[in-house]
Amino acid sequence: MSNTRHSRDDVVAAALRILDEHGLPDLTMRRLAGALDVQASALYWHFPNKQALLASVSDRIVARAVLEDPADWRDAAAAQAAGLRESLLAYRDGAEVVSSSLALGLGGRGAITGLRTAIARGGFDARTSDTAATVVLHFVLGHVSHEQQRMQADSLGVVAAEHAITAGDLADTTDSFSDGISLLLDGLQTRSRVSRVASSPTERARP
Amino acid sequence: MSNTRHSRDDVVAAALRILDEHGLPDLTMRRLAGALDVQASALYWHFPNKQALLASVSDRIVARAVLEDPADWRDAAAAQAAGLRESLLAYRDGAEVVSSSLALGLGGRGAITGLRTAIARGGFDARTSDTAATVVLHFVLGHVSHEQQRMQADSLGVVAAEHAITAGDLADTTDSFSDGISLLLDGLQTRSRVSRVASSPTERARP
DNA sequence: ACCTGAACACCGTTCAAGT
DNA sequence: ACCTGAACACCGTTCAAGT
Repeated sequence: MSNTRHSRDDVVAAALRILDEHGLPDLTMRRLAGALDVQASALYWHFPNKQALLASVSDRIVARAVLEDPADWRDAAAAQAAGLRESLLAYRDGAEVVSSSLALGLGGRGAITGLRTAIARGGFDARTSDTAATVVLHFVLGHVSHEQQRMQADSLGVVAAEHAITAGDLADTTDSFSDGISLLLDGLQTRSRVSRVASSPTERARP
Repeated sequence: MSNTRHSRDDVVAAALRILDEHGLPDLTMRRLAGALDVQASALYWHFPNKQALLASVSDRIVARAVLEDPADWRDAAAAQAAGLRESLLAYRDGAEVVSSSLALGLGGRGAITGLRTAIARGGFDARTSDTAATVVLHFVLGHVSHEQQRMQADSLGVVAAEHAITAGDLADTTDSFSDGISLLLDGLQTRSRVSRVASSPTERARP
């Protein structure tokens, strides 16, 4: 795509293009190198290995523009979750890439900070906010993974009958995303009374 | 490991052994074939491709003995979640295998049925039970994935300092598993009043 | 600072043919 | 019914060497 030399960012940008246009299985070091008019071995000057490259790709995917911040912490948390979902949906196989980088502890860690901050504004202790943010994150990743898999399957026109059952069972429609988030936030709100009363100077916690 | 001919189940059993002893990256068709004293091409008589094999492996992982069934639906759901976690932890990289098979809509689908059944006993409508079961499933898979990754990282003694941060951020200790599940079930219980009143013949739903 | 060229040690999958 | 043998079209990674 050019004959100049490349930077780390160039490599990540090219990787994102291949990811979005051809999917994760086609994102090989050799193909990526080819898109940059370079030998595959050249990529190892920029990154120690493929996982490190994918971690940078994950970071870029989740490093989205921050959205407006509603007054209500519940709305803010829901907005963060929706924003994360949008980011993952913006690239083909985005959820899978981020999910595995996150599992390896290498990248995409920005995905959780916005969630945790929004939730913490509900006045929970740090431990509760952390747990809740983690639960939301896992749900978003799992949901969008399934969602993207379904998009790809549909675009390939595979096994309509059997897959319809799958979709119904897992209930992964767009609506069910909000439903899942609501469920989670309802759970949080339940303990907001306990936590907040306990930490409030004007009231006393009840046994 | 023998010189007799093999069945589908033999292949799956051998795959589970390799998975548990050497991990998912080492579970290659060639290595699996070697363990069975067979050529790699022989595996394609039993399975159309590797993903189908992994789907069968996933099915076996989640096809655990069913546990005692507590009277309270909430306890039953928690027990199902804990049982699923145990099943995934029983094999190295178990969560990742099941997670990706599930994402591809190919296997491990038994993982969700027990959860859904237990939750449905709370008297929710089918849609709510489905959503809740899906949320729980995604959380369990994400949580155990991270848990297993951490086990492997620890066993390799990698980057203690930086990884300590990761673990703290995601709060993926064993305790945080129960915390996450409680949070989810609290959310469900919140709407149990609405749903159950509405479907009760002796009371009328309020607007 | 960034890349080439060549090699190493692998992959999943297909297919005619064997028993 | 179950498997062999050989091939096809790939992988990620390393490393001396070039500019």
